[in-house]
Parts: sequence; C-alpha cells; structure tokens
Amino acid sequence: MVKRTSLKGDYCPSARSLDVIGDWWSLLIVRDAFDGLTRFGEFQKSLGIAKNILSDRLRTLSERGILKVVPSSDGGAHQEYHLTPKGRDLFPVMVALRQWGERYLFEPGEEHSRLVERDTGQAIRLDIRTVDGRPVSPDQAVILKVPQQEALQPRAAERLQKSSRKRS
Amino acid sequence: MVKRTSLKGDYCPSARSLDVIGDWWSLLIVRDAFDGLTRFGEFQKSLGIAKNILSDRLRTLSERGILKVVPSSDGGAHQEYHLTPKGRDLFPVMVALRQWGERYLFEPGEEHSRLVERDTGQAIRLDIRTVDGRPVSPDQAVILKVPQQEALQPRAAERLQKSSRKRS
DNA sequence: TCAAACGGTTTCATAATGCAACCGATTCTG
DNA sequence: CAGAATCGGTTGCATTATGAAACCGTTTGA
Repeated sequence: MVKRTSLKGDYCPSARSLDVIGDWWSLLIVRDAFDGLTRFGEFQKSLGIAKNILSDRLRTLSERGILKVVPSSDGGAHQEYHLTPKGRDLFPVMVALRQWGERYLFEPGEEHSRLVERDTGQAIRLDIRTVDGRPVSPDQAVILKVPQQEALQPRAAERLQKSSRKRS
Repeated sequence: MVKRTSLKGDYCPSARSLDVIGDWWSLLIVRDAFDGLTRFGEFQKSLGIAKNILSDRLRTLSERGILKVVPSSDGGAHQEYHLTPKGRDLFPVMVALRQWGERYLFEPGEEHSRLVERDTGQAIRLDIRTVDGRPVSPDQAVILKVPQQEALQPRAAERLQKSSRKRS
C-alpha cells in the first residue's frame, strides 16, 4: 500500500469528506452516535467491531472534531463519546444513505428501521433544491470545476462571474 | 481479518448502504461517473487508483447494479461504464457529502468545485423534510428500530401502528 | 472485599491495497 | 499498411490495515 491515498488537497468537497469519514467503520460509529450510543462498550457490542479498531476510530473521529470525549454524564468515572456540532451536521449524509438503502437494498415487505419526526411520527425525506427553494432534478445539476466554469448555459455563466469573483 | 464484517442483514438501511458503497474507492468512482467519466483510463487518471483495484471496483459496482458496462458510444471497440438509475439515485449522498465538506473542510476563501443548476447557475442544497413537505430540524428526527417503536410521543406512536401494520 | 465488567493496548495472523511488470487487443502515425 | 504507442486490464509481490485473542489496570457491583 505504501500509504493510503489522501484526498485532503482535492478541490472536490465530496472527496475531502470521504477522506475524513469514508473508511469502513467511521460512518457506522456516527450512525450509532446518532442513535444515542456514547460508550466504548456500547459501540463495540452494537457493531461487533474489534476493540483495537474501535479504539483507533474513536480517537481519529475525536481528533477530527466529529466526536468529543466528555466525562460521564451520570457521575461515573468513565468517559463518553458525544457528537460535536460538526458531527451532527453529518445527519443529511446518514439520511441520504438510509433513503437509498431503503429503496434498493430491502426486499418488498422486509422490515427496516425508520426515520421519523418525533412529534408526529411522519417519515423524513431528503429534498434537493436550489438555495431559494426550488426543487431540482438531478440531471439539471452540474458540477463546476474550479477554476473553469464551462458546461453552463452562457447566460448562467455570466451571472456566476460576479458572485465567484470575490471567492478567489 | 478472517472475513470483513458484512452488514447485509442489518435492519438499518444506512448500514446496508455502507455495506455496498462504503469502501474507500467506490463512492469516488461514482462521483467521477457523475462527472461524466466513462472509461477505465479516465477513472484511473482522475483518481490515481491502482489498476487492479479499479478493475475490481468497476466489476463489483457493475455486479451490484450501480454501473453498467456498455459498448463504446463512439463506435470504438472499447467498453464504457455508465451509471444505472440505481447509481444515479446516489446523487443525494454525493450532495450531502459535498455540502458537509464545503462547510468543514475548506479554509475560508479556499476554492472548491460547486454544484449548481445548469440553466440558472444557482447553488444547490439539501433539505430535510417530512414527506408532506415541512422542514425538520435534525433533533426532531428519531430512528425507530424494528420492531420496537418507543422514543416517540405516545400520540405519534399510535398513529404509526396503523401504517406499519401492513409492512409486516 | 472480591469478582466481574469496562476500557482499552499489545501481539500475531490474515486480508486488502498498492506498485510494477507484463500482455493481448485496439488505435494512432507515417 | 507496418510499427509504435495507448488502452484495458491481469498477475505477483511487498506493505499496510484489520481482526481475534490475550492481557491488564481501573471501575463498578454484590
């Protein structure tokens, strides 16, 4: 392996995200953290992960600001792992993965856990929209590489020039 | 390793998704496919991935119905790898990862690629909503494990009984 | 107060990954 | 149309990551 490829410097935000949380266990730990798990043993039992690996991942996730280590809330001497705001902001990623999995990886009629609004029990979904709230179909979405911005309708590209100038 | 843990049977859709696309390279390949790449050499150059690994991943992604192998569109003898509808439906996952990365993994002012609506150049974002369109804050979201459904307001739990009965 | 459980770390075996060399089929060049 | 270069892989070997089990000091429970 020599050294696993790092995408830290990639211009693409998705790639950098995968660099941070794209390994086999990290997102599963985050999922369990969303589920309310906080302690080493809880994660270990839930995931069936080897203890040395879990130890390493918890440390890494903490170093990267996704989890934080806090003294036990119930007065005990052990510590707990809690999601930080940065970690909690991974929520849409979890929802997106869940939605795809529900659709493609379950037999019709097969039971699965469900994500709902607490007060109403209503199912929760993801929407792709423009910043001003209009729904967008995926084929209307294009990725603008930096610094080029071809692949746009000329009109749209012009409009973009103005707003992007201040970024550089 | 004995055998890498499989989550195929997990009740949680996120876990099953990670089982299918949660490895180091698969989502990066999918990202490039969204970017319009179709050929072996294009992926290889873009990602800097070892050829044997790329070969393996392309095969696996095809077996799993995320890519499909098609004869070259430009009449050539080589084949191309295209996203299937199942693969295209990973779009929200990519957007969610991108959004998180933009927020937390770039210095202020640092350039990154951008996701916009083709016709207008407007930035694209993700929204979390209930099925009937109301926005939901993440702390209002709970995961109902199957088959239990505690952790809900009693009223909501009742309502849920009716709709879930037909699933089992 | 003694035993169990918790929260790890260390050691060792194995699986996954990366690199480089190789190879046949295709495509480009003169 | 011949020869060279490129494409699209496969194979073999070295290195890294992962997993299971043993171990160990600390904390908790009876």
